[in-house]
Amino acid sequence: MKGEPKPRMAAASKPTINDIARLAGVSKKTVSRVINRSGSLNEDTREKIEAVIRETGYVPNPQARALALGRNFLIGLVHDNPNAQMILNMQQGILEALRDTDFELVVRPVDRGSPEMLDDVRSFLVRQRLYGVVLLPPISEIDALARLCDEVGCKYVRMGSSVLDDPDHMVASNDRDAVIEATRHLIAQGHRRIGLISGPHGFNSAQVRRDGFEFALAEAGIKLPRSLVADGQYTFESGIAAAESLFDLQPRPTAIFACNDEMAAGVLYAARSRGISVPEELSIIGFDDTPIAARVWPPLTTVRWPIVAMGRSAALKLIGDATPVAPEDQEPSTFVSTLVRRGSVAPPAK
Amino acid sequence: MKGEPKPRMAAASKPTINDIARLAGVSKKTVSRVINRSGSLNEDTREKIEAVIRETGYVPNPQARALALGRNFLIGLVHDNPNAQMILNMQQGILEALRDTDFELVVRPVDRGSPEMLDDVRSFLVRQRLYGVVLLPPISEIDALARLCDEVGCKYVRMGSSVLDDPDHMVASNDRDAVIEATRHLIAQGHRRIGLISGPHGFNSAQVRRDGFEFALAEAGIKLPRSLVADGQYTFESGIAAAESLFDLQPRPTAIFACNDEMAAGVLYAARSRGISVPEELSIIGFDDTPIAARVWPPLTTVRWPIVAMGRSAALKLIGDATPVAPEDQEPSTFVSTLVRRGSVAPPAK
DNA sequence: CTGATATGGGAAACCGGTGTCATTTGCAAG
DNA sequence: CTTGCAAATGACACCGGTTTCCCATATCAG
Repeated sequence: MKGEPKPRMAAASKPTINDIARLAGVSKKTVSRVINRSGSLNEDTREKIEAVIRETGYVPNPQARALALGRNFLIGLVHDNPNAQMILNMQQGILEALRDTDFELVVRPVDRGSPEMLDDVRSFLVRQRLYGVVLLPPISEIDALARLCDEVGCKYVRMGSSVLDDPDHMVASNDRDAVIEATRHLIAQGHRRIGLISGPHGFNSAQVRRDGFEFALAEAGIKLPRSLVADGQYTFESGIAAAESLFDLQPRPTAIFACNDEMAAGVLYAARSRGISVPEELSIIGFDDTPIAARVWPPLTTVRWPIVAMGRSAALKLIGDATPVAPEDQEPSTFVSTLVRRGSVAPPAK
Repeated sequence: MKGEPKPRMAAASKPTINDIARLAGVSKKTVSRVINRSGSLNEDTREKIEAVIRETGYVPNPQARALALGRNFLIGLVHDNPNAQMILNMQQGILEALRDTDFELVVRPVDRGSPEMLDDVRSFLVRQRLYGVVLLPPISEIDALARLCDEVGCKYVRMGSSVLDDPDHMVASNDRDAVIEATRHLIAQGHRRIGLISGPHGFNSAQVRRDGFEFALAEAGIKLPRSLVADGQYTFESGIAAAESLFDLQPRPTAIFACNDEMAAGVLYAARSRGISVPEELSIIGFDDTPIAARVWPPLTTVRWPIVAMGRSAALKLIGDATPVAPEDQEPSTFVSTLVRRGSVAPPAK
């Protein structure tokens, strides 16, 4: 009874392509052909093999494939440390695209500013022979990174606030238009003295958002004195500091557009500690629609950009060659952001 | 001129172990020994080979290694969707531990509740032949997942609020003690009518936190009428709803302990929309110390648990066998949480 | 009926490492 | 002067796929 040569094998280790070949009575190459739908083969043979695969629950070994193919099925996500929700939404979008493919997502936070950052990324790409990487803002704006990817032969997609160059390597939201819409909203409410809390210098997103703001003001014939523009760093604390400086102005702005929600939350925080009521005495608009925007009081009017969809699109761009998509599923490179109206905007007091 | 067999090879493709062996005049096995610090070998030989490796910039192919070894160098992070900051901090902690090792982190969000969840995770583990996985709460509490890992021979570590069983597979914070401390803090301020917003039923963390709360109350001889306990779901919205129900009580509680910050933020939001001032008329304590706790007004007193350190510890537990650690670096299984006092607690009004 | 052309499928090399085992050498012990 | 043993290294099979090339058979034109 217990004499069978290898009865427990099935339960223990995973079947290999050789097992399948033996069970189906063919060579492993033929099994390979079935798996990869390559070459021509008899319908009966295919069905036979597919049946065996099904009943054994065979799954090809990704490592062996990667070795034989010379590339693997790993998509990297390289990011600095913007807000957590953004990164997670991006991960979600990418993973949605990767679902039911052979790809997996590998994450790699890096430290912009660190002199080893480029080497760090290079070794990440080279060592793992990544199939492709998604570069998140703000490091996606670093051209040296894109060149690095080209250099090591790794596909890449950059996420951003505007199409920098090659749309093949770029997925962007049109922040400028969204900011214009947001600013027009403030103007339509009657605001004229509107403060801006900008993003850090050198960031494309910061520049684009500021441009949109200034455009909308100019369009309405409103002058923007330099004093109404405060520098921010996209952080909560910098939002507080910038708000303080704007609050010191005489007269105070009746509305503030902060280039992201973190800073907008800082404005709200600063306003509360000064006893300035929002939105009665001060209207605020943020950008990003992070969870915090809906959780503070009053909830912040803000701009939402479709992060998940953009992540999905980025991933599809990367693996598009590997798993051809129908023309109607062609991934767009530019996404539109929308204004989310909540409770932090009202007409100015007087 | 163009007759050379393979002159451009050097610039193009990466060197393999064979190239190194040839250049150093040894066999590839010897090179392998240098890379893995295994076996005994002559000091001169080692230096020679190391020199060659250095100047060629050779990096071993992880896929080939994975294939030969039968396991790869990927650590999986499996999580449901608790708050983003927690997941990201956990990723950070894990990656700190993985830095300078051969391991990479692969993320996999899953959908608890979905009937395919287990199969989903199984195929994730099996296909990629993961070296190990970190299970985040709340799905870390699902025993079937742990059994699954055992079954497919994948190492795992569960993160949690208390040591469930085997400390080898568990990294936990001692939530109970922290909650007791937080509750005592409220009591010390003079609060007697303290409401609790619990976590969802069936969650160990929810149970543990509730236990701590009840213990501290009992310890102080304070009765806890059933009406002062509101069910929450760890979400902002459920916090609002639970707060509303507590606010309807006559008399109203003078303080509320919410089992996480999301719900605490909901309490604050609900209080503001009712015109209840915090902390004058209502004290609030949350749990987790997520960014939102410091960004609302007033900033929330809350309990901080060392997520990053726990993530690091979890990863080290997994790869401990692979990269032996010094005894003094032994990773603890239990971490202590601390009360972070901010502005949402004050003595009761009267 | 012969030779040309497709088509299905197999043998063996290969991808880049690691494991096992054998071999060579140096040196201390018998 | 063996013998014995450990250190240093190499030869070779193997991990589980893919690719190249080649053969067998079937089909078809002449």
